[in-house]
Amino acid sequence: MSQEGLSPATASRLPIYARGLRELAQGGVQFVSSKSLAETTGLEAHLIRKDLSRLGTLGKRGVGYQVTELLSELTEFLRLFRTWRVAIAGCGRLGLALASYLPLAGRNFRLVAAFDCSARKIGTKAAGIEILPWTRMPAVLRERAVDMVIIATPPLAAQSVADLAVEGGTTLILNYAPTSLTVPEGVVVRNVDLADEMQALTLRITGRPVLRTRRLASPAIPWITQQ
Amino acid sequence: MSQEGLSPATASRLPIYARGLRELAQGGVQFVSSKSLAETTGLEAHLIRKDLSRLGTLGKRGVGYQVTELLSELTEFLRLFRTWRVAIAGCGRLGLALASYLPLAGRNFRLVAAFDCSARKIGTKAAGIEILPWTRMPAVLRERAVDMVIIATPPLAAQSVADLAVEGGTTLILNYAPTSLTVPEGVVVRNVDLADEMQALTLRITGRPVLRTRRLASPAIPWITQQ
DNA sequence: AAATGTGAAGCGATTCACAGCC
DNA sequence: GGCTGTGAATCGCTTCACATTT
Repeated sequence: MSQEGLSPATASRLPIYARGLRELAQGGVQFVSSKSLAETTGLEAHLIRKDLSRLGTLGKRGVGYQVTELLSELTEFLRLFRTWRVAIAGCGRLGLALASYLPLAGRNFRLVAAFDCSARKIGTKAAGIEILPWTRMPAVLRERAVDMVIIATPPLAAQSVADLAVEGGTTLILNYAPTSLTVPEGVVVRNVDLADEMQALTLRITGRPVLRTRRLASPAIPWITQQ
Repeated sequence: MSQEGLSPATASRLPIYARGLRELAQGGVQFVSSKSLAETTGLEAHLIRKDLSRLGTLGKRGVGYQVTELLSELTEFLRLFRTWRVAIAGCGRLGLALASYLPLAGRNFRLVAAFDCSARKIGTKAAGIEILPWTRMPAVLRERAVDMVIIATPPLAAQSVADLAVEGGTTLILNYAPTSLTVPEGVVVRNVDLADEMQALTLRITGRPVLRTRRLASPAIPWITQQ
């Protein structure tokens, strides 16, 4: 099973397959076909076969995939056997929610540090971890060998926090603040904005129906194609 | 100005451009080139020009785009002038965090209902809205003309909640529970799993040769490697 | 008969290159 | 000279069709 040339699109679906398989395994299912995995994951059977075939020959023709075996292949590939050490910067409602979600995620993510700028929060705990002042970030990130920093601060603080994270040697940043970050080459940032998700959803229905009621003065607004 | 559909890929980037422009406008910038907008958003200048040109002729050759004008075009297109009525199902830490984030999102999303199954929570408030028992969902969703339901429950409850949402006439569901939902034709679901996001990030460094990081921010559509 | 694995076709999105305008 | 707007080329992903295996 090789990782060479695995496409981003395929890679991004593997966690979804893994989750589906975990559910099936818990339900005691032993074999699954691409068709029934398609039903539990909401993806296309064709696509699942193609994706899985790229990891190697994992199924039995005429039979399907053995659930636990396939799951362990995916686990292997996704590095789920390894523990990822995570820090959270910003312990507001969202930060705390993320902190408490980490151990439940079913993946090996472990919260090892938490930071906030508010004096009121310092010394209290987030999911069992003491909250430290953000000024200590660079040093603590190194001491605790943090792999990934999750930014859950207000937008204005996000860039400074990202700078501190980079200073602490972090190369993976998951940014929940609604702002674009600038980081040096080699640091990977992924932005997740709640409002963008909501916006994307609304665009799936806004298009056609509302369109014609718009005023004449402005040119016709193009609508979104439904996938 | 084209009459045909705007592609989903383009549509999903418009909110990002809008956010970038809002930042620029606040900073007092009057004109912006595709190149500098590329820097603030982390996307490619080529792509920005292509996307924007699909909405119409919005820029001036040799000059760039007028920030406020372009922003108002995007606002128009994204229907940001309209208020979206949102309900949250599941008022745990994540639900409450999302509730309090809504008004800050800078888009017109308004929380109009909140539900939970825990007797302890019923009657308390989430961002100023009284929390109701989930059994009342279908009726209340209709009464309050809810456009979108955000599911922030534990995974096991998510499907039942989705069923109630559909029963209440909802066609847009944003699902934060780490489970795949089954919904009837015509209902649009978007799954956002926090652990998947983290997983996606880790994949960007686990595969051996660290992939070249050309961009500063993540691509609009979330993918792992860049080729 | 049933279901995988895979080349090839089809399709959509991105990048390129340059024409057109300021 | 600078920058947008856009057809054409390219690239990558998905879908299809079917050969292959159990």
